[in-house]
Amino acid sequence: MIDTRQKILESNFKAMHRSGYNAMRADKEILKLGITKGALYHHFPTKQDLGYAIVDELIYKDYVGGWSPLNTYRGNPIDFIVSHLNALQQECTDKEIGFGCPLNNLIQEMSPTDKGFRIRLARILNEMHTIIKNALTRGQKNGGVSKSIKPDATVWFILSAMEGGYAMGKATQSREVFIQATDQLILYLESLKV
Amino acid sequence: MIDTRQKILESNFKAMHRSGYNAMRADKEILKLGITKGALYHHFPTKQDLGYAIVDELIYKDYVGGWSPLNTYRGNPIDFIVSHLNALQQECTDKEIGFGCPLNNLIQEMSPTDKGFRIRLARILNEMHTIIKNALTRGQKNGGVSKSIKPDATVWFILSAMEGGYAMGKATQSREVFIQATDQLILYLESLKV
Amino acid sequence: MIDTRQKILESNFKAMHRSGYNAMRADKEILKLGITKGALYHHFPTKQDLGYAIVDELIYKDYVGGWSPLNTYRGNPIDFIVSHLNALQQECTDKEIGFGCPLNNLIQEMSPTDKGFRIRLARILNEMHTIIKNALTRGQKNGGVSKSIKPDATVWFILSAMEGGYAMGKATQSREVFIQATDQLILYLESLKV
Amino acid sequence: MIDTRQKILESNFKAMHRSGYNAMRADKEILKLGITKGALYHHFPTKQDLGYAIVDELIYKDYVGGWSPLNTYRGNPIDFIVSHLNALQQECTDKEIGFGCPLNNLIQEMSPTDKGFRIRLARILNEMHTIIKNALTRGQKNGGVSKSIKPDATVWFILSAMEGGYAMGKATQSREVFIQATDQLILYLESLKV
DNA sequence: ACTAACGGGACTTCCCGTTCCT
DNA sequence: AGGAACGGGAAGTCCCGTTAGT
Repeated sequence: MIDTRQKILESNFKAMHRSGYNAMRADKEILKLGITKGALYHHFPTKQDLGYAIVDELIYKDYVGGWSPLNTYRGNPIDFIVSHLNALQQECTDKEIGFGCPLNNLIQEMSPTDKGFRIRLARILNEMHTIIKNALTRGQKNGGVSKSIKPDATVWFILSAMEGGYAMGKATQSREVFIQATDQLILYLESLKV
Repeated sequence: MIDTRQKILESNFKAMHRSGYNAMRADKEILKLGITKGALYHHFPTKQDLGYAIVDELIYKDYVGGWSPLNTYRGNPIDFIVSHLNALQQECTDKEIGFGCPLNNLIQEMSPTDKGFRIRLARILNEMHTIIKNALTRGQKNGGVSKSIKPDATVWFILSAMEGGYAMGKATQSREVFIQATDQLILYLESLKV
Repeated sequence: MIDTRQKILESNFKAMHRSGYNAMRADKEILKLGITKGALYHHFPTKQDLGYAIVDELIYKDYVGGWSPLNTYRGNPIDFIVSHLNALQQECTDKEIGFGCPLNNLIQEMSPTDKGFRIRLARILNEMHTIIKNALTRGQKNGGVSKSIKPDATVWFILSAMEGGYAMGKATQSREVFIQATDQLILYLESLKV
Repeated sequence: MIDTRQKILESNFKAMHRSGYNAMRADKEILKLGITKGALYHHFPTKQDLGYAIVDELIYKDYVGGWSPLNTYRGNPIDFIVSHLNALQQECTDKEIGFGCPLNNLIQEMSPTDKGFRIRLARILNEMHTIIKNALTRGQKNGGVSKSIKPDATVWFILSAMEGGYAMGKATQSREVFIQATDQLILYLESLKV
């Protein structure tokens, strides 16, 4: 069968998104696809290997990949960030907000107890942080972004508000709350433009 | 022995904070204190009962209790919020930031899969939201807070940034990141004052 | 409280009838009556003591007591037996047949594994057997009962058919089946009259 | 190892016969055969699954299988029934009578509390009932069986007396009682012949 | 590459009984 | 006589991973 490995990754990513790494039952997920344990353990010797692969291959791509165009973006970086936030608002259905942000979910669940996850997840955040920080710094040089802000801290604040917005939406099971929080973040961002 | 119940609650709250509800082993926690499974079962017939009690009795008190003085605060509410944030920054040691915020942790882990947790956690957030929103609205009337903001959305943004700050600190295992993010939040809050 | 002991006995007899001795939860039964474990263990130090008391005091009385008038019955013993069977048919509602005969239930469940139960239950059966056997023997002497039957074996057959009737009714959850089986037993009994 | 599943079924059938379904300890039974809990769980995820399989595969076969030759029996059905009873009398040792009839045991224990068992056990009884009833009806047509009996009710009486005979033997721990009761049943059956 | 049977440990539940106190 | 807390063990479930075989 072509791409059994990919199917295993994707079905378990969904399960992990829904109920977390610990509650994810790798063998039961793939059973639904007609794949059995043998194949699973052939590709991923341990559950941890599978978890790490999901982070490295799927989550990394979604998150870092989503921000990397900013590296070559020519306009005002604030505009890019705002349009990215708008896209996230659009994507997010009422049902999905209840599952939260895959990255944030994993951070909360696995960071304190599993070093491998912690390193991988921190790396994703740090790469996102670097991309945005560099863009803001360039923006300050080019005159689109207020020179009074500290890019480093500001980016952590932006990422905090984003991830926090997902958390509030998840807790209240309400897309509306997520929208309100990100709308305010957008207002804040616009205020950083020159 | 006096207050076995309280000891059970507190020791398991710590364990839950460290490694989450699912990974928490109630009987092992109390065994360290010389309490047996029999006593545990007497006070909390199921693990869920224990989990709910921790939320209702300990977490509720910490969070809602921490904000409720704002209801009778006479000064500018922004000042109260800022000083509350400062207190959180002070409290938080390098080690503890790695465990994250107990409330946020539970939201991420349990909200999607357990209705009882979801309702209880959402209730805590909603009560915090109401307290702060009312204070901001009063502030707008009294002239301490800018009339151009929408209190409802602004409070969700504030809570998002706070919880998100904990999440970033947890992910990077860095108190510094948490401090930077909350510092920016404080700057934002100051900008709302008239 | 007057007669706490009796209340404990009766509520647990019902529970035992419904779901058997092993599945009976003495403390939960009495909790429904507002009695707590302290009282239960004061009257019955072990579950076994309670079980034995139920057999000795309640079941013994119901069964042996139901047949003992036959000892002084002056008419044809077959008539007594038939009218007793008719009474059992009348008593038995559709719902109750599903729970079976308390005596038979206990025999099936406890006889092989608990000597104390076995002895007590066998004693009840043997006393019933003796009463009926003596009556039939008297009937043979007095000319009301066919002299060709062996009273000993015949009584075991009668008791078998009775208890078996309950078992079939219980298995099929059908009062109708119980009625049919006992009707045939009555026909058989009538054929023993002279 | 070949036929682990069958070994699990059979060893637990014996245990269930001895001490009932609730008291049966599946993992301990198989441990004696060198089979582990893992294998047990593989074949029977829950104890109920194991119990149902024992009924469906072993008990059904023993009971319905034992009567099904009657469907094609050419002689007087009464003769078949009597010889079947004789066979049961022969088989039954003094020790085994104390454990009772597996079918009856399960009916008493599980019928009121477990629907799955009830349906399965009732089905076995109903199939036995149908086989014998059809045979008696044929016998009435062919002239070997008295036309005055009602086959339906008569068969429930026969089954009652049989199962009741086991119950009496079990209660008194006496093969002799079982023999006496079934002897009388045989006499009754002979009286139905024309 | 993939299957089915199997290994073994750990966790929650749950129950019977004890102890101390009034 | 009765109430509340507590002791401790065992059962069933369930899961992650291994192994022999194709």
